Amino acid sequence: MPVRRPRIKDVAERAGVSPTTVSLVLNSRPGARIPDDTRDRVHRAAAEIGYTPNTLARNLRTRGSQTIGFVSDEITTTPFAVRMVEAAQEAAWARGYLLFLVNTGGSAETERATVEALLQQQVDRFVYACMWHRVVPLPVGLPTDTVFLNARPVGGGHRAVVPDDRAGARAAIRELLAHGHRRIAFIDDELAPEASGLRLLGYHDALAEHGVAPDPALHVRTSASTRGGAAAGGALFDRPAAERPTGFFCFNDRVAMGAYRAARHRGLRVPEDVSIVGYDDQEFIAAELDPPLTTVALPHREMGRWAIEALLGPEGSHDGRTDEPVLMPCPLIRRESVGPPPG
Amino acid sequence: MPVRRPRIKDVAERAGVSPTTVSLVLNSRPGARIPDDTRDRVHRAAAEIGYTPNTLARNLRTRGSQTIGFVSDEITTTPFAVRMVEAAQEAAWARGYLLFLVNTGGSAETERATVEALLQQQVDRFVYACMWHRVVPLPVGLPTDTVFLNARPVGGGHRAVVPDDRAGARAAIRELLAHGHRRIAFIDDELAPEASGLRLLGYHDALAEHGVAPDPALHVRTSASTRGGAAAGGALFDRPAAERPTGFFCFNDRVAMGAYRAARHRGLRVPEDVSIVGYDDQEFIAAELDPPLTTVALPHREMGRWAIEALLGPEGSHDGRTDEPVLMPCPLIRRESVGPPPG
DNA sequence: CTGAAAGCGCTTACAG
DNA sequence: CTGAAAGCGCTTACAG
Repeated sequence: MPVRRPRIKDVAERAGVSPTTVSLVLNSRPGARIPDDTRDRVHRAAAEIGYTPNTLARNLRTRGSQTIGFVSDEITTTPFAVRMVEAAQEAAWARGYLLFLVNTGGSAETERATVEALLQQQVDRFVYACMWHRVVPLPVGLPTDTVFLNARPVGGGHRAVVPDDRAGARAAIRELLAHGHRRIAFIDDELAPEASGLRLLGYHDALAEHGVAPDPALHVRTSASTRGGAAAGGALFDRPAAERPTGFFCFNDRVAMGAYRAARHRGLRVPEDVSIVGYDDQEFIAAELDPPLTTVALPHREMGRWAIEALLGPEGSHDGRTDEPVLMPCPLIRRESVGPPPG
Repeated sequence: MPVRRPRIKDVAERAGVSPTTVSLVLNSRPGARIPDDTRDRVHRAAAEIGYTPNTLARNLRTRGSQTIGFVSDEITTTPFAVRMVEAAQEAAWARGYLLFLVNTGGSAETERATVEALLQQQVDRFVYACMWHRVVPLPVGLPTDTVFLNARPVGGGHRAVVPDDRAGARAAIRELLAHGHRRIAFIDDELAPEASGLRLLGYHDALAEHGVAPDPALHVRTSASTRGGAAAGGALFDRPAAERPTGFFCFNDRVAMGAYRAARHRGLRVPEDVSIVGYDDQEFIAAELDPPLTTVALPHREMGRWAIEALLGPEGSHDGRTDEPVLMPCPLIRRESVGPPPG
C-alpha cells in the first residue's frame, strides 16, 4: 500500500508523450486522430507500470459519478427481498456503475442524512427501495428522477416499479376456480398494506369472472405469520361442512404454512381435502412444504433490474411526466397444493 | 438539479473571507485560532446558501476515502446472511463511512475486476464476506488489511471472523445430553463444508465429556435441505427400536424441518418421542415450526459489526501479525423441540 | 488571525 | 497530430 499508485503523468513520461495524449488514447475518444504508433507506446507504458485511472479525479473533473445510491427503508433487513438488491447491483455493475447501499431503518431523519451524505459524494442517481410494497411519502432531498422500487411515492410523478399484486391474486383465484372450487377463502394480512388491497381486488375480479358471489365471511384478516395462518385457517376449517371453504388463498407463504398446520391438526389432507395457494414463493419455504406449495411469486429480481435500467436508461428516456408505476407480473408457480375440491 | 451546488468559494465570498478560512472553520481544525465572530459569519453564510462540501474533491486532496468496499461471493444471494450486510452497513454509517456493495457471484475474474474498480474509486478498505463459513483462497488484489467475514483465507495472516461452530455444536449436544439422551444422531451436510467439520468436532467433544462413545452409524450425511433431512431422519427412525437415536442434531434448520416431517409421517411426536436441535436459527423457519425449534443461532449481525470495527478500529490496531480468526459465539436458542427421551 | 498559492489526478477546450 | 494551460472543489503548508 505505501507505494503510491502511478499517475497519468508517469505513463506520459514513460511513453514520451504528454498527459493530454495519454488521456486521449486511454479514453479512446472518437474524434482524436492518433497514430497507432503513439497509441501503442501509451498502452504499453500504462500496462508496464500498471496504471489505472483515479476515478475520483476523473469524476471531479467531469462531474460525473459512476455511482448509484441505493437507499432503502430496511430492505437488507428482510432476508426476503434481497434479490432486489442483488439484481440491482448486477445491473449496475454491468453498466459500469457501483452501488452505494444504505438502509435507513425507516427513520426519516436518517434518511435525510443519508441522502445528504450521498449527494456530497456526488452521487446523483438514486433508487429508493422498500421491502414491502408500499406507498411512501416523498423522501426529502431525493432528486426528481429517483426510481422507486417496490414502492411508489404518494403523489405519483416519479418512476416506480411495483409487483402486480392484483393480477397475481387473480391468477391464484383462477387456479382454484379452474380446479372446481367455489367456496374460496382469502386469509389476508390484518395490517392491510398496499398489497392487501390490491390482492383483494384481484380476488373479487376472478370470482366475478366466474360468476361466484363473494362471501364476506370468507375474507378474514390475521397476522401474516404461521401462527396467524394456523388460527385463521383453523377457524375456517371448523365451520359447518356446507359452509366450509375448500380453497384457500393465503396472503403469504407463511400464512399458508400455518394453514397447512391447521389442516393437519384436523386430519385434513392437502390437496385432497383442501387446496391452498400462497404468495411470495418464499425461498426455503414454499418449495419445501409438504406438499410443495402452489404460490404466486414476487418478481424481486425483475423489479431490481428494471429500477436500474430505468435509472440508467437511454438519455432523456424520462421526460418528467407523471408516469404510472410499472406493474411487474407475479407469476403463478404451480406445485402440489391445489387439486379438485373433495366429493 | 441543474442548479449547481454552492462551492466553498461561494461561502467565502458571502462571508467576506478566504476559502482557506472557510475550510478551516468548517473542518474545525484543532490548531486554528479563529475568532468567534469570523466563525459565526462563515457558519451563517454556509447555512444560508446550503453549502455542503464535495466529498470527492476533499478525498482527492486528502487521499482519504470515507468508503469501504464490501465484496462478497454471493452473500446478497442468500436471504439468509443479509444480517451481516445490514450490521456492517450500520456500523460503517455510524463511523461516517459508506459501503460499496458488490457481489461477484463467486467468479474469480469478476472478483478481480471488482477489486480493481473499487481501488480506482480510491476505496482502500475492504471486507471480504462469504455467505457460508468458508476457507477461501486469497482474493487477488485485496490489500493486506482486508477483513474476512464469515470466512478465513487459506494461509491465515489476515483478520477474520467466523462463527464458533465447534462450540455451537457442543452446546447443542450438551442440551440433548442434559435432557438424558444418549443415542444422539448428527444429520450432517454431505458437502462437508468448513462448518461441518467443526460441528462434528463439537459433537464429539460433548459426547466425550459425558463418556458416551460415538456410534459412527449415527453420523449421517445428506443434502442440507428439507428433503435431505426427511430422508436421513426417516432412515434413522426406521432402525430397530433399541438402536434408534432419540436425539437429533441437524446441520441446519431446514434439515430439522425435514426431520420433523419424517417423524410426523411415522406418528412420532416432537419432543415426546424424539428431540431435535437445528442450526442457524433461520428466520421464518426455526421459530415457526411446530413445535418451535430449539436451535443454534449464527451470529451474523455480530460478525458483520465486528468486521467493520476491526477494519476501522483504532489506528495501528492491526500490527500485521498472523492473527487467528475470531470465533464468534453461536448461542443456543431454547424452544420446544427438546425433551427427555421416551420411556 | 488570515490569505495566496500549490497541488490532489484527471479532462478538455484551445493553439499550433 | 500533440502539448500547455486551465480548472473540477477542496486542503494545507507557508507567509505575513
